[in-house]
Amino acid sequence: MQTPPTALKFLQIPEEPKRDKILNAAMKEFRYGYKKASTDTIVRDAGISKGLLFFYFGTKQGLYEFLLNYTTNLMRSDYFEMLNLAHRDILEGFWQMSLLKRDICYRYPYIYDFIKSANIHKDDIPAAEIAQNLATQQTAVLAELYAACDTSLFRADIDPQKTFNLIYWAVDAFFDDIDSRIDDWSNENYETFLKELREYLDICKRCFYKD
Amino acid sequence: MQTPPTALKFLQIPEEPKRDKILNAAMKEFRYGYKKASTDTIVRDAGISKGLLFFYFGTKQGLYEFLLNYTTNLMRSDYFEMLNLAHRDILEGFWQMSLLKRDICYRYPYIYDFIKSANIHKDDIPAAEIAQNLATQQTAVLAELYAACDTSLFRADIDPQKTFNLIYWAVDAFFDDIDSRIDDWSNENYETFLKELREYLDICKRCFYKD
DNA sequence: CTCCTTTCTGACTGGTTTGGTCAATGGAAT
DNA sequence: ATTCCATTGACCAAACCAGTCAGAAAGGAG
Repeated sequence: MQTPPTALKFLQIPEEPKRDKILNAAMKEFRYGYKKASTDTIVRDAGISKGLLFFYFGTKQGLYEFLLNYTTNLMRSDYFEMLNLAHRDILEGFWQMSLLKRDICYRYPYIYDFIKSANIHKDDIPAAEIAQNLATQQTAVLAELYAACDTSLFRADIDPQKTFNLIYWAVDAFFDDIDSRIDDWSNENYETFLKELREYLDICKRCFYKD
Repeated sequence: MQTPPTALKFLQIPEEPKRDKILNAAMKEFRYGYKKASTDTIVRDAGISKGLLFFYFGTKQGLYEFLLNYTTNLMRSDYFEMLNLAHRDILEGFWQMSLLKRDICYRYPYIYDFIKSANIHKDDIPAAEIAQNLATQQTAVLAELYAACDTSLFRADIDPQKTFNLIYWAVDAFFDDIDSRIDDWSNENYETFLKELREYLDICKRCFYKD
């Protein structure tokens, strides 16, 4: 039997934790580009043998392409959900988005680093088209979110696009901040996350919104 | 003569552009950790021969330690200047800080990536204490900036520390944003940078300040 | 238990890359 | 002409690389 074009064998693994451990090890190692990543490091991190990784994915490139597709699809479905949830009140939209993002980061801690690297190292990586799709998708979603946003809720004396950016940046930076402050998502930390996020969004509402 | 403990030979290079080209090549390659960086890539990027790099720095580790010290000192002196300039009006402080930061990024485009990586890969790198110093320094400066900040200028109904964070994050994210949008610091781009930054800070003033 | 299939291992390979060396070169100054 | 030192790049042994493969488990069927 030939090496399968898709990672069929990998998808047939019954235990989800094992799959995720491999995916996480790969995302972590591919964080800084395709070439610099070592399959030896990945298998050590994932706790599997070298042979098994190649049994699943055939080649290093096969693994990378699978990973790119997997994360792209994950993001795509999440973006859809985000757009569905998006209230015309953008603060509520960002609140929902943050909850979603936390769920993803909890399961795949390196997914955002990985995706970012795919956008940066476009030359270095195979299957650059997939990465390109992902990139255009991301900016498109932001544009759609802004289009769906009821900017008439904003104060009249400030530029709506810039205000939108400020809120988005605040949420994004808060995420990085809490991420660097905690080292696990215990219940206690999750409570803190929710509470502080709510507080920051409240400040935004009080300062950027009318009345 | 033995390999000098400090990079004396390097500091004796008369031409500053040549020195900066080497430093930039090294920062760029060390961006993703010490081990993953290749001296071959650095010399190719810097446009010098392999032998010369080792003539200057002795070892890869010597180069890395020099780089860490160099950037640490650069940041330190800039932080001092920042604290001196810091008006009690924090918006004015961040305005000055941004001008300073632009100057640094213009000269050393990868310096912030490099420093960040030194903080993240604490285990992987030699001379971890230097990186540690830098990290504590950075947070200390932020704390000092906040201490110097006249929070009575802020609206009374919002938490001053969180407001301070929001402004800091806004400036920081705007920097990333403009950095991804432009590919050189032409006069035109510099004008855009100044104009937009002023606009964002104006929004902050209007929304977060009293009256 | 035997037989068969599938999952999984890790020592191994040939080729590449690594940090670091060193004899030779070039050019400036005396 | 001689001295001096910055500069070169071919070269080295050691490490590391992606990928292989013979066979060990593990499981299911009879």
